Amino acid sequence: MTRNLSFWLMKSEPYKYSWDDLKRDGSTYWDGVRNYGARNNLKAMKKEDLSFYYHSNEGKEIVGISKVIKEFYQDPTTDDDRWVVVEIEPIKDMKTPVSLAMVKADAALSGMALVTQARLSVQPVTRSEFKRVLSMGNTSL
DNA sequence: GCCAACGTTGGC
DNA sequence: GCCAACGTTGGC
Repeated sequence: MTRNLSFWLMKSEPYKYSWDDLKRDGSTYWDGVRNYGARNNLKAMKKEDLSFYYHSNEGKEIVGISKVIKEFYQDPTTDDDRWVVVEIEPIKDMKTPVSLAMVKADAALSGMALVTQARLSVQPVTRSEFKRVLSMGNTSL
């Protein structure tokens, strides 16, 4: 974590596309975002940025860290040119997954979008939040 | 440009 | 399965 990276968090329901699915595939394009806020975050992502992988509905925990390998382009699953995807690849498992309950219980993370904007599926994460979650997950890069 | 109706997300 | 939160749509 030496360069000027930005940090993110992306949500997926594990029965639709899980962290294990991403590891199996090696990389994927992040399709299906149909919300302007989340779309704007996708557009702001730069190559090499890091993103937590969060399992919503089932698990409700941050399970891994992925890296942006290709910046945004038109979502190939729709003709509507408002929507975009980025490509990511898995970098590392969280040694200990960090649950939503742990995030909510931690004062240092009270401002995380995961708590304050629960429905946003692609969220910015600050550097301090990123480091804090890594620490809580006994994980280093 | 307001706002009511509607649809979706996602925690519980 | 329920429902609160909130984003989107469309009538006016």
